Amino acid sequence: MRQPQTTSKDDYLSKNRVEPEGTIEVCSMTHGETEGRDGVQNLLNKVTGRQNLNQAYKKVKANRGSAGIDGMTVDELLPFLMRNRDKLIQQIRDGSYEPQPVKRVEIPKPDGSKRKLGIPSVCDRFIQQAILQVIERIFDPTFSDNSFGFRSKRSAHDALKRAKTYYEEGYRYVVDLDLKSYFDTVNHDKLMYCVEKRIKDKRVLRLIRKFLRSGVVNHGKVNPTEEGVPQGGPLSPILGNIYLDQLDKELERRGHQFVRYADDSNIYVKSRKAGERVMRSITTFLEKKLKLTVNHEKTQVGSPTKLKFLGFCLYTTKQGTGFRLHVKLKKRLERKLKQLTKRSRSGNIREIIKEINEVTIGWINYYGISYMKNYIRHIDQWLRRRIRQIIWKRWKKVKTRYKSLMKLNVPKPKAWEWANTRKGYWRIACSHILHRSITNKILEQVGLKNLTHLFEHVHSSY
DNA sequence: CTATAGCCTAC
RNA sequence: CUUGUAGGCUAUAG
Repeated sequence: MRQPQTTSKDDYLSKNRVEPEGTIEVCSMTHGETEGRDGVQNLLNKVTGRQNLNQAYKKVKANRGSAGIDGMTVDELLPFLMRNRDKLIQQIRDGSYEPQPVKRVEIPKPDGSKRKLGIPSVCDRFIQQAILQVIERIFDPTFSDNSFGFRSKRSAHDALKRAKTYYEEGYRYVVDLDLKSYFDTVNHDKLMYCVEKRIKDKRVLRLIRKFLRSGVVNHGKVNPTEEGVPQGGPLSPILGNIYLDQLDKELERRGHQFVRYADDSNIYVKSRKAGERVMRSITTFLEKKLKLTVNHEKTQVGSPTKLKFLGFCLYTTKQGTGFRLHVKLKKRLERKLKQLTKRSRSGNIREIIKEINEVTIGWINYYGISYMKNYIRHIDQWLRRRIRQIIWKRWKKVKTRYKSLMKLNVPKPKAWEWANTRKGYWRIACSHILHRSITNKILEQVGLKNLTHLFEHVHSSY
């Protein structure tokens, strides 16, 4: 409710404005380096430094996210900051700043359940981002080399490759730890204790804690948040990593081989028996020491060829170890392409193809790590049939069909015969004649990406 | 290197 | 009254 008290202040500070363009002046105060007691105590100066705030603003703006509880959009952030920048900074510095509660939004997950988001106001996202940029440089370098989620220059593919390496080294069993709604159950005090070990500036610590307990608005009702970090704030991912870094450090201390991606932790061991022992002791560690809720039904030890991690299972052939993806993910792609190629959809063919390419390129870029040449070829053919079907439907009238077929060098009598056919769209789409006239080559010329080529290109780099 | 747009993954 | 954050990839413009 209490907001960076707006109003009243006039707008003569155009030279002080937070503005992306224009020359970038270097932040004049405590400028890196001094990691003595001075540096750590003045962390807040770095947070509110000009350069840092500019960068934070750009990031929030670039994300183009929606408004929080106060209704302020990212486009309104710059005018707001121009008017209230000094006041805002002062409130942050003297500790009187109060974040607004987050907005509760529920989005569906692929498995049908809901994900509860907590969306901070645009202004709060801006401040959280500014804090993030500063504390990230402190925490990230000391995070485990086996932690991959939410970290720069580390991708899901890197995590998968690490898992594969363990498997190839003979760790043929995996302990898959499943935490029940991890982000919602993090204990504030225990989390802040981890943060305090590295951040000594009390004002920054209090600010982070205020964000943690800023409350959540559900149906106009404000509820307090005594535990959990809200999913939706810029700080949430790093806070999640800071807390589970304790797990990483414990696993390292015990000499385990593991990979963690956000709250998804896999420990690789050489026997089922070892796996069961590790599962018991780490479960105890998570519950007793970290006060997290372990999902006992889903936590299990098994073969990496059976348990999926980041969408994949491992599998072995004579050639070596590879990745295999779940059938459901293939079905998901097919559903998506199906709706993009519905006969009744709008847009011209080039637009449709552009949208298809966006999906297929993105999909193959991620899933191309797995070997699925035959599947890709199948999808390729199916997709081209779907597109031929749309084109045929759009020709619609006998005359257009005839003229179009003629233009594609179909002999006159044949063209006339097919233009008058009463077969269904799908039958026609599969037909020899359409395949001959609207060739793969023509579709490629219109811009349709050849998935087989795409796949071979992507896959060859693994 | 900066920016825009889209897709994918994870939460 | 409806979608947040982090990372990755691709395309485009400087």
